[in-house]
Amino acid sequence: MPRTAKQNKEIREKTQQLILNTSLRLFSQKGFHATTIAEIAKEAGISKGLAYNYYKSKQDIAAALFMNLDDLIDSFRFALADIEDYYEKLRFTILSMLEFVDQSEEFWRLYIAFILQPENADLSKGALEKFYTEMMSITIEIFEGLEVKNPKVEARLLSGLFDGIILHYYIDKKNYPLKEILSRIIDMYSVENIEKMRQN
Amino acid sequence: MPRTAKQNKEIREKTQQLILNTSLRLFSQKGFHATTIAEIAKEAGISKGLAYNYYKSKQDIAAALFMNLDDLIDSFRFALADIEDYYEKLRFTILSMLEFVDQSEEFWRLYIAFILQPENADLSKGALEKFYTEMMSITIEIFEGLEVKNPKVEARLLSGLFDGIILHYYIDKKNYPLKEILSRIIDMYSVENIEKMRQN
Amino acid sequence: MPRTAKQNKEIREKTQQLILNTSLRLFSQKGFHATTIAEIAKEAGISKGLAYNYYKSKQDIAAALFMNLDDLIDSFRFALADIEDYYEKLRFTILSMLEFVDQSEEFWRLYIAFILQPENADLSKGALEKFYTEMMSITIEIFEGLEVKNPKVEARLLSGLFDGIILHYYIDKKNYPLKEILSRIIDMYSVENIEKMRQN
Amino acid sequence: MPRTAKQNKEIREKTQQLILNTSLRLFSQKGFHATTIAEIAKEAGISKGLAYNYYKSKQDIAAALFMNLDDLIDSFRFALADIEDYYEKLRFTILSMLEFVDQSEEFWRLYIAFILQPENADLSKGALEKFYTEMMSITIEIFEGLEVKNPKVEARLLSGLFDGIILHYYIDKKNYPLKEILSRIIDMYSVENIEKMRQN
DNA sequence: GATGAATGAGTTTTCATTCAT
DNA sequence: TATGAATGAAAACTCATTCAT
Repeated sequence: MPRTAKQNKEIREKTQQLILNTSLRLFSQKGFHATTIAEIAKEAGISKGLAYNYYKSKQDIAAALFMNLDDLIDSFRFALADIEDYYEKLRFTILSMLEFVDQSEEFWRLYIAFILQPENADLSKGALEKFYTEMMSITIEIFEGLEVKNPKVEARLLSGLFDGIILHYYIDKKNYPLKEILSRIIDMYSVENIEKMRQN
Repeated sequence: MPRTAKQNKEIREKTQQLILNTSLRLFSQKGFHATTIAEIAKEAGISKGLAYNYYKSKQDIAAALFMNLDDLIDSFRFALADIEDYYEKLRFTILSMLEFVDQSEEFWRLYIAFILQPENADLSKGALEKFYTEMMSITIEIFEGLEVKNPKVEARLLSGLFDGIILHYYIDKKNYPLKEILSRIIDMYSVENIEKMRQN
Repeated sequence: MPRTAKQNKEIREKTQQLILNTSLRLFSQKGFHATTIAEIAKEAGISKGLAYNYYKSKQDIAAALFMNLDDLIDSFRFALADIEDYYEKLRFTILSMLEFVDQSEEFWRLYIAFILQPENADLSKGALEKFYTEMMSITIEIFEGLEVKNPKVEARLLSGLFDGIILHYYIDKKNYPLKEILSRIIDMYSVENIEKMRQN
Repeated sequence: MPRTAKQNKEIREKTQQLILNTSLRLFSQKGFHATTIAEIAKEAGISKGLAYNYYKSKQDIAAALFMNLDDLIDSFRFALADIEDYYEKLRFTILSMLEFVDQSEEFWRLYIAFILQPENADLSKGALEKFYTEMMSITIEIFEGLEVKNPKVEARLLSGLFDGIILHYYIDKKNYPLKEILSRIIDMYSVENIEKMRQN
């Protein structure tokens, strides 16, 4: 008697997730090209063949990793919509970024490594570029809502600052004064300082 | 007529530089593993064999690319030593970074891509880590000279901010408001603001 | 309620036939090696596992396809035995070939493709060679009955002509003047022309 | 000192030919898909890698095998142009075919096997179809020159007959009465018989 | 110093076949 | 009987590196 469709679906989803998780970890540690399917399979405890049963190529795995960035954006937008005050929106954005970093180091490493090398664009099928643009436009909207003088500049600055901090944190985690840095950032976006951004 | 020793040396140096430049460009565009020796040779207009005449492996080329980071640090330190005022030192540091970015996009891209992936450490033989540490300690010294409350935090913040800005600039060069961002940064490190960093 | 033995038998036969038909089509379109079990199963609307339930290997399917060639020969022989006149026997043979061609394009394509490549012999387990030999000896007998000068030569000529015509017909069906060609062939084996084959 | 360009060219051409010859033999014996690059390399006495140095894929080798069919047609056309009498042209055509068969068994086997399976068309990039069409139009022209009643039918008949004979000859070389068959064919295209083709 | 043909180890990918359900 | 997830062996293909010239 064959497995039921539901059983199969569960198996498939579990194995798929296993492959994605393992791949993400290895890709982010060693890079896409330096990671072999054999390694992924071995680490995931499956056969090479099975990996191809789920993803038709190594590229495909990479693409799948970036596939749910859209969902991430959507749910973030959704959560923001619930907040009325723009100061709160900004605060929520900063905290979300922090949370993301904390939980998604591997993903973030891979994201930066990919986005830095133009020829990877076709590997991710433009998903990263789209994510970047979306995040930027959300941040710009917030600064517009805060009526600062130059929303685009402020948005670029905040997100640049953010990625830079994360980058350095990951480079030298052990010695990084993350806590102090974060309170410093939060201070940079205090009501008082935002007031300044409104003036010339 | 055989070449003189001097001629040979010149040829060697020229070819070596050609290989390094070409490799840097390709590595930064496609990544180390995605770049083949065949491509480097073709782009450089030389034979594969010749590349091996100069560098004993592909790794070796990568290592060579990071080799003169030491010189960079030295000359930077040297230049800083000539400046007495710490405000000026900071200003000079920021401007140097700007200049570096402008002239060394490829290098910087490669630097970040490498430093992000721990397993690349043996490719660069620790040169990147050393560079990072040195740069950090120079910056800390400056903030110490400025007698700010928390030199380490300020140093991390500045360099993080800096790399973040560059990162985003490279990601989206066409639309990036670099000029505005830079004056914003310079303002962040105005005398007045540094004064604030002194107080808690 | 379990199925009765009879129901099971019917299912088995139907499924078996489905697999054979699908395989024949795909093998003849793409070749044996280029056709995968997965494709056959998909096209037949069954699972891969089920295919193995009926045939123990891909080879086995190919062998099964050629299995009933023996029956074909037998029934052809049987039909011929009913005809007394050798002119009629020849006529019947030609018409049978025509009919076969019309109905069995896929089979014929596969037959030729297989018989052309010696190393396929073990795939068909010699069935094709046997079929060829049998058909030839039947044709020789007819020409012997017609008392032509050189029955073997005439038999080879007729069957060669026949396969050649079919081959070209299949290569370029749209433009092939099949009707005219056939009447030309039938004319080649007119009583008058057979008379000539009797003379030196 | 590097090899001269001429030396390299010679080496390349020699190796290329070696690969093509070996591939042709194996493809024709076992079929395209059943032949592995490893086998080709081993038979040719070279490494797998070298084969890829010359042809970028297995498909590419197949395509190369059919590449010079155009030349074959051209030179055949050229030779025919030198002959004035249409009876002679026909005679020359028949003899050329015979010669071709004698010298190009492997090629012919491959040709038929490929042309029989529609999905191979992209492997040969249409070269076979073109060859077939060209040969047919040449033959039609000759029968037109001979002013027979139905040149297209006669051309199809001759070429079909021809390929059929070859096919059967290759199927059963040992026992095939090739000589007798050939004189029978030449007789079929005697002046007297061609005269008949002119009448209705 | 310079070349590019040649190698072979390693990587991606395919697919017949098995097997738990 | 029927399914399709899983395997593993073998195939296609890549590329750093060597070496004869």
